[in-house]
Amino acid sequence: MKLEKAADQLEALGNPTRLQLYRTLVRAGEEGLPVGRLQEKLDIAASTLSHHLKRLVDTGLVTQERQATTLICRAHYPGMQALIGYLADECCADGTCPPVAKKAVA
Amino acid sequence: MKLEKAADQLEALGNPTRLQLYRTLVRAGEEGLPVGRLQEKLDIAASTLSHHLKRLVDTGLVTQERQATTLICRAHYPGMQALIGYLADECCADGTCPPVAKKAVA
DNA sequence: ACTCTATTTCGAGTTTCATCGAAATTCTAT
DNA sequence: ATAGAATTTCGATGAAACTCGAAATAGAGT
Repeated sequence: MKLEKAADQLEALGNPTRLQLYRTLVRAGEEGLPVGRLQEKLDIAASTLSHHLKRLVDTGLVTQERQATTLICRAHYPGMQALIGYLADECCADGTCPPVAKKAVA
Repeated sequence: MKLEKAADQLEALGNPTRLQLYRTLVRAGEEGLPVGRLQEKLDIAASTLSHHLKRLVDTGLVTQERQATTLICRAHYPGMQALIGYLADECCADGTCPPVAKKAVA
């Protein structure tokens, strides 16, 4: 059920707070950002942030790594690439998809 | 607030039923599919389908056109393209994005 | 062991979503 | 007008999401 996974990822990104969160991590680049820093930036309750973060991690869009007491978060690009790949592939997106090679093309 | 719109579209696609619905429309290509046909294919209550369809239309991912008594639905590619564009642009996706041209690049 | 900081889990409250069946609507054709 | 088909609106219901604050946990350093 690949559709299910794609839907999960889309839903994960389909929340303004989480999308902003993800975007922030993307902009942070390679080094990522600790949860605490994210909390300051987004200005939401720590528990709320933890909840959203878990969701992004569970869907494979974000990874975390412990460094002493802080938890570093990073955008997981392969996850996003897979998603975009699915959209472009299964659900089109590049304009040339409508009449895919199926039958009666012209 | 472009982020808001992107989140709306992502959320719209982030439901398995709606994603399947959208995919079905993409595969139907140019000519689209009437609501009734979609209902048969997806096997859900007409009212439920109408609800999901409205959501896709509202977010600009699907268009509708009346033809006599039937309502033809079509995937609206520009909507999806804008979404993918946003993801690739604002939220990266192509691998080269982490250290975007911003400041202190190297 | 004790303390501090960082993060998560728990419990709860409010809001939103998905789904359905029945009734209402719209449009065509007789 | 009447009848018939296609689609939407109207409630209603159960499930899930978002949010928060308080308490629990984990790890580092003294």
